[in-house]
Amino acid sequence: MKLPDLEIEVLQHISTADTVTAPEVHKQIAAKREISYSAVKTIIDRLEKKDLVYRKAHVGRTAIYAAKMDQNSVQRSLLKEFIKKVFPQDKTPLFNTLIRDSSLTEQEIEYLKKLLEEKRGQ
Amino acid sequence: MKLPDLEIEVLQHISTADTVTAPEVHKQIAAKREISYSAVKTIIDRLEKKDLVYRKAHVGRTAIYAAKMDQNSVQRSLLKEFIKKVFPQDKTPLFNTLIRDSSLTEQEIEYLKKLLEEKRGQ
DNA sequence: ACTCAATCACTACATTTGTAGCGTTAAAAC
DNA sequence: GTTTTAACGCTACAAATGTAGTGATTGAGT
Repeated sequence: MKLPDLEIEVLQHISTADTVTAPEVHKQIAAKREISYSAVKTIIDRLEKKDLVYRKAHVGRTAIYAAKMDQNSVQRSLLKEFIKKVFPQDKTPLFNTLIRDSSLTEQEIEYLKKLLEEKRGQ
Repeated sequence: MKLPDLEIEVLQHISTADTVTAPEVHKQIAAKREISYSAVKTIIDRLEKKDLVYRKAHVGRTAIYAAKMDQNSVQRSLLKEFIKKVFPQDKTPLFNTLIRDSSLTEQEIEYLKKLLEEKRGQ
């Protein structure tokens, strides 16, 4: 899957909260940077047209949106695409950079090691 | 850093080979999908304008291009941007997906564990 | 030196993406 | 019931991106 930046951002807001309205999404994004309501609404409309978002319910005439795919599936799909694009052959530098550059907690490190252990079994 | 897909693809070809000409890049890409020479050349021109690529030398009047940044830096930069976008808060699902979905060799797994060990020290 | 083919530089244009205006309308407030 | 206001749907448009044409030019082959 491929999505433009803004659509990703808006989709995050929708799939994170279980119920959101367009004005709410706008408020959230506008809290960080200058953006008009209609800009945000347009993105939501496009996500709806792409069938990634739907109108779950209504409060008055205001729609409550929800994501169709769960966040994790979207992330996974975007990640796959990204890797194919940026690390087409050798994936080692990917992990390398990731582990070196990320600030990981003790628990996260343990968790990852466990994942690797499991992986080794297969 | 942010780069459009095609620029990423072309840049890969340039930074992978140590010396390439525009016609060569075109041939490489055209081997996989239908694309005109001028399309590829335009992308190279844009990369040049963005100062990611330069003319290292000439063979006759054909330019030999080279990347200004090494591949790893570019990858790292794109990766950082991508993570900020797609995994803004919790990075666990990132590693999770990565480890689960990637086919890793025994050696790679060992290597990663070692990296994690080092990381724990800090 | 002359012709030819390859490559160049430049321009152009369709599509996608980011961004916003606006008139309409339905709730909410009075 | 009338006014106000918030959200809607729709349209529009600039910028970025993908894609290609074309005429000029220069090095290569003869």
